[in-house]
Amino acid sequence: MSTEAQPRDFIRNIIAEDLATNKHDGRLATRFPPEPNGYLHIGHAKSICLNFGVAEEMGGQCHLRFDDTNPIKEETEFIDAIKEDVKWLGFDWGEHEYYASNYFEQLYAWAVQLIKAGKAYVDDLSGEQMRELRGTLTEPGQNSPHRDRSVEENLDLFERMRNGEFKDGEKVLRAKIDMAAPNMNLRDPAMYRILKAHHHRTGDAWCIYPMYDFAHGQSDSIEQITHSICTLEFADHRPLYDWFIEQLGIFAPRQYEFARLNLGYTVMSKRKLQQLVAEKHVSGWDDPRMPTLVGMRRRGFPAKAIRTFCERIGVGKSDSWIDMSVLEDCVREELNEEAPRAMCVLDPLKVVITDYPEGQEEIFSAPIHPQKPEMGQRQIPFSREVYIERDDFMEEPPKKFFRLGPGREVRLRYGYVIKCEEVIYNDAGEVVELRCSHDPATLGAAPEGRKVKGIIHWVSADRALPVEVRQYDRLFNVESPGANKDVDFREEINPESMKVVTRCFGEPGLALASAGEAYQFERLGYFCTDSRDSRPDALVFNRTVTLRDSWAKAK
RNA sequence: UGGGGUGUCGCCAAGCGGUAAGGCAACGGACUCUGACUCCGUCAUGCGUAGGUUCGAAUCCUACCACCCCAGCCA
Repeated sequence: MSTEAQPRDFIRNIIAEDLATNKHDGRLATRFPPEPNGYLHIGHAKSICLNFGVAEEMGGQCHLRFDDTNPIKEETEFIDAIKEDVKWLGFDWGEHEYYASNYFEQLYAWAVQLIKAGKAYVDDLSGEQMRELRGTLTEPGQNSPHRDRSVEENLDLFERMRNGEFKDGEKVLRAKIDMAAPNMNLRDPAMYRILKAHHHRTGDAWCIYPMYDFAHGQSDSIEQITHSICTLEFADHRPLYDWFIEQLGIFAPRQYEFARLNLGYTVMSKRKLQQLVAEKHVSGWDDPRMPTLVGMRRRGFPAKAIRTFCERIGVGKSDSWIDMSVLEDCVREELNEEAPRAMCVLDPLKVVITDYPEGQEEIFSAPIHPQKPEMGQRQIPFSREVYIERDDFMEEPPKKFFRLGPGREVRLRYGYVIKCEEVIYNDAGEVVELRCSHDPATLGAAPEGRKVKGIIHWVSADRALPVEVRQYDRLFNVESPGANKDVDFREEINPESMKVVTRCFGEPGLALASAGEAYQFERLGYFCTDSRDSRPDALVFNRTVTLRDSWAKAK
């Protein structure tokens, strides 16, 4: 066996090869280039883990660069949120925080250089006229009537564009490439447009802004990025970036494209996410049902789980749909390891232990984590009246059900084995209370002469801590929302994606739960206090993910 | 019918001419004071299809088929 780390995907293979052949003097630089016009989602996490991960593993550096070339859509709020999310994921860009807007002056100079070389021209066509002359996928386009303006005129016009002499949309700077190119991106693409808008960083210094296509490749070049990693849809743009770089005679990064992440039963498009927020289908970008990193964080997904997920799904070029179960497994794996255990009854059913003295209380000691004794013990009070989960009792239990039923025995976790002696009904015939006996010899010991397989969670009635629990489920009812062209994706929202349960009872120790802290509610799932709405005197827990439940499957 | 890209188990994904890794899911079983965790099994004579080259092909060649992306003064 080789002791070398094995590359895990085609991009790492390429980089390892480049490093081995000393391609850039052994230098490696990547970058994560978000546009600050929204919050980061799990799809971005894939890119972040790739770019930062590769740099970390292979001795390179990774830049955080904001591609802020469109002042109309971008805001400082998003910049701060993006930085926080990247940090939360566990990555550090160090000194390498950049903005495409920092390069505006250089980009302008390069545009002038291209004009002087006869490779760019100012066009007067409207957007609509440009579209008409662009041709179609199968027919070539036609040259703009302004394509052959003199260098002097173009220089003059472009300067006047910068000086604000024209209105928005009146003129545009275009690259002079080939209107008949089979690649649409090469049909004289726009380089600069007039936008009399306030930019979040450059203020009102500019009224012309470079297009992404004229800024992105050169920004990578300026930063000496060796490997420009982006998603598949930009493969068609690569020839354009290469063209600019070649005309300009500047450092040439190599671009590699990978398939973006698709996750089942959610949406990843920024437009759709924005819509969900704007139309209040969710409570905000950080709604725990959102696939945003802020949402997942609030939901209780550990950053480590998201990184594991990104590793597990791999990096390839084929369009892929990842099953939510992969993410959930990563979350469970991490939380199982870290989360302290506690008992909490979501749908309480009162149980009276008739042969246990009134007013008496015992304190049971239970491990905080059964597999990790070093995490210590917790104290759980027990008394004559307890609450159990309504689901853990059945009047007519099937054979395979080994919880409570009339005349049946079950163990109260970390407590006694109890036996259901009597069922109390209300006038409507609903079960409202159970009368049970207990076996005093079963505390920490197996019952004699019989087996009790069922173990249920419970909470002592007079010490029960009332809490609110929010049970989250998938946001959409269909695996690929919006895929059906005849149905608006908003109609595919799962109306039961959030169930709020207000009268749950937790064990008393839960009162100490701090903001965002994760617990395993035994037999139920992983929960964490809601970072927005939970207060020490009114705890609110979000269900992060349920435990696996083979009983539910068996039913 | 232009250009770019992709097709290996239900979902991802290794593989780079020497006889199909791994994960998730699923299904059995063991263990268990969480029907959890853990553990142990099972799960592609087959790699989009059809030909060809070769002692040997998922890997090379040819043709075909399917799906995704591109006609913003968005990124």
